[in-house]
Amino acid sequence: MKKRSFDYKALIGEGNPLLRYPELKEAAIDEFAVKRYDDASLNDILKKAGMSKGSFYHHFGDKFGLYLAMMDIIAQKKLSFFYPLMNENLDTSDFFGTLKAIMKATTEFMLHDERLHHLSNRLMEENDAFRNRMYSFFAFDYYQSFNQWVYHAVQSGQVDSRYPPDFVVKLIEVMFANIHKLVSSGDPEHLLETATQVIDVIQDGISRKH
Amino acid sequence: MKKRSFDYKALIGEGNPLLRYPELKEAAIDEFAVKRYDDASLNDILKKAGMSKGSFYHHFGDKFGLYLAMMDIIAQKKLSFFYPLMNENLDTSDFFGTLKAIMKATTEFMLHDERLHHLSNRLMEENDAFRNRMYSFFAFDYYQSFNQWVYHAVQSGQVDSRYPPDFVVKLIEVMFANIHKLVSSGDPEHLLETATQVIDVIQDGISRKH
DNA sequence: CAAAAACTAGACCAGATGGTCTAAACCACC
DNA sequence: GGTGGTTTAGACCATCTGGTCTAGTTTTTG
Repeated sequence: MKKRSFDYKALIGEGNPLLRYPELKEAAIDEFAVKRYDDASLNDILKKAGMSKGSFYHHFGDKFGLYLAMMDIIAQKKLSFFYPLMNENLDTSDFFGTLKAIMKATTEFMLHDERLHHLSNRLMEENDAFRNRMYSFFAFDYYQSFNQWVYHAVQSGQVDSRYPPDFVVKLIEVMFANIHKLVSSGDPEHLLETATQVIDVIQDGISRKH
Repeated sequence: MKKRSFDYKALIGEGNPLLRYPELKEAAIDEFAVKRYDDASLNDILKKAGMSKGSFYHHFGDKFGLYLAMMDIIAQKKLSFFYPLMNENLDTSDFFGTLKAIMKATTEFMLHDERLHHLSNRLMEENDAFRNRMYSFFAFDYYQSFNQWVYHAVQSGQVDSRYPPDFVVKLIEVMFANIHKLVSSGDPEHLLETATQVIDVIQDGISRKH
């Protein structure tokens, strides 16, 4: 006999109620970009957005509902930056070239709204249970498909065979998750330049020696 | 007119009261190794250690006092692993060789007690104000002196000149902070092997091309 | 125009947090 | 044995958390 349950699926896609409450959306992004899920204060978000508890819980069910609705919007945004790349269906023939293109898309996404980049990274830091619960609402896990692409590219022989594919995948994962720590200034030009250098280092570091 | 203030300095060094409460020490390490400062529950720590609030606040002043006393003990422990290395006063003539030695010491420290490694990393994730407050109690900031060593080594010309020293410092910083993400199994042998590979990748990636 | 449904406001709740405070217990010294 | 400082126990406090609930308002529908 479970308590009256809320339909989270109504939150994602077209009817996402967060689209109708732009102030709540901004307040949520501001808060979740700076604090982890548990640390973020729902009360603060509502206060900043000027929304009452009654209407909030009516539309979003609970704190997780808000996070879900917000992530849905962000995923759409992020996808728009990566869509051009996906057309090529992630080319595996030129590993490092494609990697640079992905890095470029990442930095452009980051520059468009830095909060969103922090948000994506913050999700990676949440525990597995939370992440899995999150992913279960979205059709595809871009994160995992990226990892699979790296895995296949590594196996195609463009990388020194002494490095296990899993290792390379994690190495790249760590690098991408931390580019914001590798750039000092907020200068856009410099950001892309540094990001490219990171790929150069990886390439010289792991490509097959001849 | 400040409130009666507590002397935090009495917590570090010889008279560290945490040395007299081993159960509290273990409970604190367990908690702070798993949760960030704000997330950690002082009540839980005291419950696990079987200590009353009265005596706790008498000896440690507040939550920060406990953290400080704990970090003092851990810093000592960590130093004991790096002491042999420091004798050479961080050799700059063989950059990558020394880097490997440091990595070896790091992994050994990690294997000695994984909680302590997590603790060190977790401190890096705290905000600047907190970290600075922390460091202000210790004579030397090993973290910063390591960075300076890297900086000098890079300037000595063993690294490709297209990479700015600051970039290399941060790159190595990120790698060291994330080695635990790069190893999959808990196998000690494998840990050191992977750690060495990380250095190999860095070396091939950034060393001066001939 | 009225009934029904959707929505909103905010008082309230239980549970947790770090921290305070008083009173008792302990212990060394004369 | 008494005295005075140190240490301990734990009830208590203000404040915060996400979440509930009722009563009222607004909007839609017949």
